[in-house]
Amino acid sequence: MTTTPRRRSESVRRTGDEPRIDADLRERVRARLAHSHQRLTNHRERLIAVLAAAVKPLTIPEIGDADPELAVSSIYRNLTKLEELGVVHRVVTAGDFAHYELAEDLTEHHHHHVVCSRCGAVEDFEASVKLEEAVRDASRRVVRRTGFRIERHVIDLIGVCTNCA
Amino acid sequence: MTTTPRRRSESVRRTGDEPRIDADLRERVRARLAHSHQRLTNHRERLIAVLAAAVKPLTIPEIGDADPELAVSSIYRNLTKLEELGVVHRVVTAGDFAHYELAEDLTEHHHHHVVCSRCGAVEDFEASVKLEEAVRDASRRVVRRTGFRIERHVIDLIGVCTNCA
DNA sequence: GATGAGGATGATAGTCATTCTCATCTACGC
DNA sequence: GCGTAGATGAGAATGACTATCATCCTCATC
Repeated sequence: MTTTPRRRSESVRRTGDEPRIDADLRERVRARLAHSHQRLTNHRERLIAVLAAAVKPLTIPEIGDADPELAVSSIYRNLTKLEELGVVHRVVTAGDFAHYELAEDLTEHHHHHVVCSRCGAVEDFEASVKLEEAVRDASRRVVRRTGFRIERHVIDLIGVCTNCA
Repeated sequence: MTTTPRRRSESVRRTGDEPRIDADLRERVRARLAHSHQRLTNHRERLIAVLAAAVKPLTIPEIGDADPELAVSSIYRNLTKLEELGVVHRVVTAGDFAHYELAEDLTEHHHHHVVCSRCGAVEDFEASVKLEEAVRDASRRVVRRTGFRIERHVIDLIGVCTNCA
């Protein structure tokens, strides 16, 4: 049980790779965290920055690759906390890893997913107005019948991506 | 590491709890298995019977409870094989366990899921014609744009069930 | 600009659903 | 009956994820 002394990420001040996220997004995330007495720490901001820069939901390894300063255990801990607060969403696929993306009410970009059933890869797509209306109707019916409190919906198109085909 | 000698499920002949599945369903499953040179064994038939009797997707522990003769390792192995052959579908939720159900083209009962984001519980619901049409349209668009070969779609309504609320 | 306190971090160990291993069993053809 | 190929099941192994805990950081108060 010899715990090797922790090696801190060098305490060099580098202003260059500070998280770069939209000021408006940052304030909205900060407000949501503050509402539960949580801080928007440097690491959480970096995490958000990585997700905001991505065009599709990312796995934990992908997040770690995108910003190697972020420790895996902290990524997991912060993603869990951020999901509880509705800042990010976990996207479950058939693959080995869960995927994470920013919550839609922060990005203001409502969309759905195309999932590869072989490798679990995920892409985004936007639904038609007709589709969204039909889902809303279905939600209302289900609420009446089951008593579930419906909060959101997921529409996934499952198939095989060009890589796996 | 003392490996206790395996206790076989008693070899009593009991015709009473043989798997009881619809003959038509059995033949269709058998045909699908035979197509890949797989047998419809007694245990596989029991597994199908449990899923066919359920009104919602089941977890592995639930399947084991429903028919305690089925060993956990065999349930996993057979579900994996049956999923490859398109006989069952794995339903991924936020909960700890994967849920399994018979493939829709065997039950001829196309439906979708209401999922509890707290406990992962799953219920079924049927979509409207309008909803199905809209999804088909979306699939066609996505195929053109991404090159994915779309095989099926998933529509989940995510919320909180009455137990967890 | 020190100090203290509570939260955040990160290396590591632990958990547990799922998969693998392999000895045994079963079905089926000869 | 005998052989063989596939199926079974108990337990071990795997690995994504979570918990732990010593240390660090932030920030309000001196």
